[in-house]
Amino acid sequence: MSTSHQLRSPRITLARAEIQSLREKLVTTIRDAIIEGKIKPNERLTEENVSMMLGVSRTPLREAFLQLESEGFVKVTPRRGAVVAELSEKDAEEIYIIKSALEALAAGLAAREADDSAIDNLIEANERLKQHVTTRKKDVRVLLDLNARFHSILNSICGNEKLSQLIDILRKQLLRYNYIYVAGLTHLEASIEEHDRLIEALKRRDAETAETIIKAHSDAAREALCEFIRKRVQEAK
Amino acid sequence: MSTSHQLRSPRITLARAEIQSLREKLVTTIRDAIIEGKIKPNERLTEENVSMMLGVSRTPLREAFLQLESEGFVKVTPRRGAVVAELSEKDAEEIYIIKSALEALAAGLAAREADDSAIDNLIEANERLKQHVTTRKKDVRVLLDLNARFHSILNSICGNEKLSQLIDILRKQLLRYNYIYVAGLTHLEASIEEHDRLIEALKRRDAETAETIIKAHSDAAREALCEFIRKRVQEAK
DNA sequence: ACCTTGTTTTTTGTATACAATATACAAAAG
DNA sequence: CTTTTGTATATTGTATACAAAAAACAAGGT
Repeated sequence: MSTSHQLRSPRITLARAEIQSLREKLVTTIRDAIIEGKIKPNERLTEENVSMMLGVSRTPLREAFLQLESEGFVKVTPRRGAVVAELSEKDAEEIYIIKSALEALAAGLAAREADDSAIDNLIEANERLKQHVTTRKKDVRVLLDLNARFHSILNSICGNEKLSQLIDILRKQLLRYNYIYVAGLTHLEASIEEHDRLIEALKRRDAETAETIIKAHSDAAREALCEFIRKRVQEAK
Repeated sequence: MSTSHQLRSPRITLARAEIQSLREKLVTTIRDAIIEGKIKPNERLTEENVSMMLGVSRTPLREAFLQLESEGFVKVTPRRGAVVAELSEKDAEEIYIIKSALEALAAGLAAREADDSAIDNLIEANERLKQHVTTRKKDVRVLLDLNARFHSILNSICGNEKLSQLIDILRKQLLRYNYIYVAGLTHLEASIEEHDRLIEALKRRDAETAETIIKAHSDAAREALCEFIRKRVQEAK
């Protein structure tokens, strides 16, 4: 294992962004389908079915399944294949608890790291959210996407790349619940003001307040969602 | 995508634990090799080389690489393949910061959840650590493994499965640094007492103290490691 | 020397084929 | 009628083959 060759980098490190392997495309396609509820929890994803349906072979699809498993969207059992991960109150709560702690951490760090341009980006992102809410607040997908962007920018400010990536995935996982629990969107609209307060805290470099706001933000959303799930489970009986 | 068949579960859910796919075996093999430093950072892992060396085909190996990427041990670039993830001070610090927050969270929850049997397990794990240190403290691997076990038990007590899994992976990533920074082992020996104090806090259901101890534990380790890395980098000049 | 450019070689991406295993179904026994 | 057990079918696991792309190399121009 010691025949190590240093990988010589090319002269210019050109943007390789647009190059996407089939696996990566499959991941986004399937992930979106799961998030938006087009494929249901516990639905079985047989390799042949899905590969036929998407017009690809099984090899890249299997790899996509593995990545989706690591992101928490499917569950792959050896020799049994992939099923869409279920949506339980327990899972939602577990994820929220982790997210809450990590976002508070990131917000605290962000308060120390944020410069003017970073704050401008945040303000702009929140303005776009406001605009979309006031004009025609129909499109759920856009609303959730703009909100995701705001938080993605916020988390990237902290400077800890691994931390912000981790939070991004947790938020993606929770998006699935948002698509069911549409009532949470009114809650989302209210949170635009909280975003403003957060931005103010960052400007003042007030880490503690930033942490508190984000934590309350997240915990309130968790409460509302779990309450909703409990109700729905009870109604189902 | 709606031809959903519910996967009927067999009458008895027998232990499927010993069944391991080739991919899973490869993951553990390669992960261990990376952790123990047998394969060096930035070393390129060409599919043909490694597959020949391990006597498998490329297909399961590619899948193993993908999983290892999600665990942070290799970096896979499209059309360029897999390289062993590098060991930088920045990465170490980023991981430690996340770990510290999550372990504190887990310890706090554990203080609320821990019952007698859980605490007994912890005591036993720490006793085994003590024993190994006093008798013949040569084997680094065993020492690190016993320590990992203690923390794994601790984290599982919190009841949040996703949280404890996440911490386990972060700890595995940091193991790589432990293999380089062997001096940290004396620090590890000292920490056995801290484990005792932590166990006492759990017994008293004192969440706050438990969090504080774990946080200090983790932060001290981070400081020591980063200090070490900085020195080594400077020496290299 | 350095930077092109064209060619060869290596390496990854995807598709397919075959083997191993699990599931589903049906017949036989209790 | 229920349970068991054998057999057929469906599905995943692994290996291989071919296509596409990248890296390495070499020759020619500046």
